[in-house]
Amino acid sequence: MGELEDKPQQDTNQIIEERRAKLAALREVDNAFPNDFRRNSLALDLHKKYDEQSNDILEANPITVRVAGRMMLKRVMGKASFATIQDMSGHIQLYITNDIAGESTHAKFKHYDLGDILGAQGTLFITKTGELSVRTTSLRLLTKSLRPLPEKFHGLIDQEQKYRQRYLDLITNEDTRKVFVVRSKIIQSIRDFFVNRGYLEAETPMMHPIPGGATARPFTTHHNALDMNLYLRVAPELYLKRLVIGGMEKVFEINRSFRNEGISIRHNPEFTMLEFYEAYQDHIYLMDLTETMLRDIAVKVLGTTKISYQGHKIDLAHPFSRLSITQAIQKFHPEYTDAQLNDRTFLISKLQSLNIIHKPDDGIGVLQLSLFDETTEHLLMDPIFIVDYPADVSPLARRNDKNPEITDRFELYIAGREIANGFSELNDPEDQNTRFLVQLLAKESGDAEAMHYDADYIRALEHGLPPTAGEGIGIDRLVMLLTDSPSIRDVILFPQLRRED
RNA sequence: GGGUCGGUAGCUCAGCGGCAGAGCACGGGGCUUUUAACCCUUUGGUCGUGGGUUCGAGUCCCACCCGACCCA
Repeated sequence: MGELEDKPQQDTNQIIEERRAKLAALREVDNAFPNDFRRNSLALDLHKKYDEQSNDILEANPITVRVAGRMMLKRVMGKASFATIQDMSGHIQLYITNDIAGESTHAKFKHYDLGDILGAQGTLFITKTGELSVRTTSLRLLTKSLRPLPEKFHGLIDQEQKYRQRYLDLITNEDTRKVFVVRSKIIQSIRDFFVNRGYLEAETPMMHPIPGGATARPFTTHHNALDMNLYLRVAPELYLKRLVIGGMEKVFEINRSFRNEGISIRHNPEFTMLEFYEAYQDHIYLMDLTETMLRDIAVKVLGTTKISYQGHKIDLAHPFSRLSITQAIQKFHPEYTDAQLNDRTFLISKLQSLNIIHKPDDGIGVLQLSLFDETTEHLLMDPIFIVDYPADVSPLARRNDKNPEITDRFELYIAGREIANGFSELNDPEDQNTRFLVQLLAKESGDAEAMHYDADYIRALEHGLPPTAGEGIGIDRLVMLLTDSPSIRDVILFPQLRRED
């Protein structure tokens, strides 16, 4: 044992040893990893087509199929066996006998292990218990699995292992497979929604020389050849608006952004966001479009607008309400009067009593927003647009024509969570310049999330951004909502975890 | 960052001061329409890590690591 100590430890146990021996024996007689088997059927398609057929018809007109998949269940009964294999569509049962497949094939099969990848050819029939099965004429081991599958009845339970070894979770848990199928369909239906409306899909840089587009801490990295520090993007916003300036008047992007902040049930350091921009539209149009889009997605993906999230029933078909920050607070906390919510002194003392940090120069709107975040946000179950965000916290949004202290901006809340954030874009380069300078001051006084000054973006704005509406939607949170998943980690295939060691 | 719960065989879990256990999976045997097949049988362990208490520690104490949830 001593001489092996400085080599990487081969992870072994008795089961793996036995399977390695089986693999070694396979290598002796043949190519142990063949790639010449071609299937012609998926399990689900066969079930759809033939489950209702009578066995007499199937036996009278034999249908030959070739199927492949991972063996999930195995039942050996002497001279005949059943095996359940799983492919990307579902399960199909194989029936293997000495009579039909042959003694040698059946004998080999008996040594195949759960988890092995098999390819089978045979004819369809229905067993006396009513299950569509393949009466196997030939059977091959396509890939030997050296490691045992998780327990066949419970599947993989351990949360940590589900996240670290997602492939095992996907192999053994139908629910997990469903979540990621739905996720794929949601993203596809979003793409269709925008493409059908004449939008172009764009891919803008994820490595930014100047991070921007959101108030958030970025990850930093370094380009060796350029000897340049770069930031992983916190949002694609500023690049997408450059594209609108360039004439892509309807543009969207679905991809990853990165924020260097804590990990929680609703935050992963990398997350998927949809952003879309349309010239000659405003935030009111965006709210209407968002309602339409969410209904459209729900119907296409789930077949209904009625969803249930962690016990809350939500019907996306109902019109989404639209309230200002203070109106929303008062809806759930009628004890607050208009006068109180517009009284700095009252708000500050209230926030202090709630242990909420505020800065001495926070404007009234920011104080109202802090109170909203603390007391009301988590209660917004039915879809609701919160409107009239203070300009102080909206450095990229257009000021409202009647009240320059607020912006033409909204956030959409569903099930107590922010799902979307949209606004009429600030296209006045001089105002944008001023807003960046304010962010700079905040950064200098220690706000790590404050934005950088982006001179290149100002130069782009000076060429003229048409009046534009733009919005971001958190795809992970939307998937959580539509799959009734309690944690963002349940809708991200490989969520960020600490090093295992 | 604080709190609660968890980490025991490949997997799912018991055991909570006195010989390290079960089911599944794996190996051997039986069984030609099974359904988590069944019956008989053999293996398989650094009890997360490191200290401590004790005649004796998965078990009690302390610290740390990893994860889940709640709070900030």
